[in-house]
Amino acid sequence: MDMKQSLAELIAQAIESCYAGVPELPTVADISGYLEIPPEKEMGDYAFPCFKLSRALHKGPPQIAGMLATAIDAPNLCEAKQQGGYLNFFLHRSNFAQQSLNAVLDAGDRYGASDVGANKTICLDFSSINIAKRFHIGHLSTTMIGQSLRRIYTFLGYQTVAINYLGDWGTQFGKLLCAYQRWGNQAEVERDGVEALTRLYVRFHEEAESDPALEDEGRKWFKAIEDGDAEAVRLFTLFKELTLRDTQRVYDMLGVTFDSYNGEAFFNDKMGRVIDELTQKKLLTVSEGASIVDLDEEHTGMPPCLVLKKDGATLYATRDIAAALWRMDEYHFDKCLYVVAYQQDLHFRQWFKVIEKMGYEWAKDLVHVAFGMISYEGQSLSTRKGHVVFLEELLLSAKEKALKIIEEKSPNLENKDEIARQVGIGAVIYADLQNNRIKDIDFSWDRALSFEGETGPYVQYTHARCCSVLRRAAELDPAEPEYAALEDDYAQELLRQLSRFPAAVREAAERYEPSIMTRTVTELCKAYNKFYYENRILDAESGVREARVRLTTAVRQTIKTGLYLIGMEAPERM
RNA sequence: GUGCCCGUAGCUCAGCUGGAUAGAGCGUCAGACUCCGACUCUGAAGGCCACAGGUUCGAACCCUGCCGGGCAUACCA
Repeated sequence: MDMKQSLAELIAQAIESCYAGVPELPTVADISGYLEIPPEKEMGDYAFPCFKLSRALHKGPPQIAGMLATAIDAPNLCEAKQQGGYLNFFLHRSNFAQQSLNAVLDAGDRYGASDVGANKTICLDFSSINIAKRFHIGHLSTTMIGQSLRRIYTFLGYQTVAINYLGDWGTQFGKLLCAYQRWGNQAEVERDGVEALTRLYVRFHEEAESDPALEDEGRKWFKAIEDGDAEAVRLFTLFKELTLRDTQRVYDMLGVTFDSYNGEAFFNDKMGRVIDELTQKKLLTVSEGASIVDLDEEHTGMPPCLVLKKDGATLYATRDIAAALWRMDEYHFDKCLYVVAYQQDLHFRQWFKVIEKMGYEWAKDLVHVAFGMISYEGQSLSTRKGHVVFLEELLLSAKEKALKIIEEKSPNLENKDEIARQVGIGAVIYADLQNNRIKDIDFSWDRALSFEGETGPYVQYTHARCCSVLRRAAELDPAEPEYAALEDDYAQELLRQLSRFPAAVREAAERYEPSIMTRTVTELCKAYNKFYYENRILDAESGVREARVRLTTAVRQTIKTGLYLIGMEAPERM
């Protein structure tokens, strides 16, 4: 049931009957687009601004609203009133309650889902960790935004491909091998994993300052990897496995999974095609010794895209282009999203343009889903300087804090450890996805571990509260619901929040913006807590109770779905 | 210099793509548990929506300019 659609049809009929024959009347779709939700309850549930019709009808908006108000007669759906230039709709409260509740309860955990994405594929390139680097808070946003978008698109019926485009190629790995040969040993790296690799890498840079010859040695080792030297490849493969092993612990805590780990190394032998095609399409020119694609012919203001270095080596744009071509062949994606920080905006605009110039119309389906920078105490993160917060450390702290609160407030809870994990990590995820992704974040322990106000635990608490009510309700005799019991303002506001949920999912997908889900779920929880405070549920008269229980069931279900879509778990007790 | 992004309450941020008196959380102050989970709820104080023009019946939102900040700007990724 789509309320906007129903109202729009009603309005269209009214316009037709009042102003038959007038040219340029709006269509039902236009009207549906104009409909808005008024800022105050006194103004009704929906509003149609008649200013839009003023010109076509040559009448004042209040006059039009008045005419339409008298022409509309649908007592079971709503009452229409003229207020200023607005035509305001007051929904028939108990019918609205019944319809909106049924919509949720009939759909169950599919409420808000859809099949608009059927037979369409979306590739999501996110998280994209670097080999030999520990997972830190700078990787959280790409990972959780990607994960959330993946769930949202899947929920809307799309086929999704989650790709962890590993940073597993480049001269830095030659340096690492060099450092390992000089100062490392297998037992140490196997024991300490990425930690040990990082130490080696840091030491390399320290020593290289006084011994520049190391740089050459590093390059030599990288060449060895490139040439397939057995020992170099063995070591590099080992480092890669160690990194993935360590990182997997974090992914497991966050509940994140991938369909592909094809990273830079995977595409290393697939770049000839890019060069061949660019040459054949006469897009490649040589400038200052490097091979470039000029992008300023159409005055885009963009600097050229470098495809080959002076020495003939490929660059990261080359690799990204190769990867995009390969993914199109492999997955036939309808969209390919790159969840990468906004620093790389120019880079993406450049190589997207190259794809376009190559004649691929699907260049328009490549989307850079940019997000803000994360800093720590006002400074940029730096593993090398030790100015960094590791994700594992953060998640474990969050869990610990949750456990402490649980011990205090719910000492008899079963599975305290598991619940603490869900709550602590939920708090971190929620905080990460709370605001528009483009916002910069200055990480603070206080904020990341805050459990008060609009936070993850607040939403999870509301869910647990619903579950608690429903557990008790299950012991009582069922009854026929009396929807008239849901006519109060608190229940109506709650129903409105529920009815908006499906549109919120669609909008989150359209705007690649998980925070829309976070906020929608939060508003739903606020509305439920107010409703709960104002209305008795279990000890109400049976018909009333049943209606309120059904409402609680719908809320519980929708919170759970919403949390799932932002990558959070919904414990039933906490 | 040029390009992209961001300026909304003391702090962190929403604002449904142009609508009615600009909202929330934190913090501050004042309240509500003999009652279904107080990790909850209620109220108060707090605003030249950076600034100036323009378009419009109507602008925090669109256009132009300007100020402040971030990022990027050829052989790292």
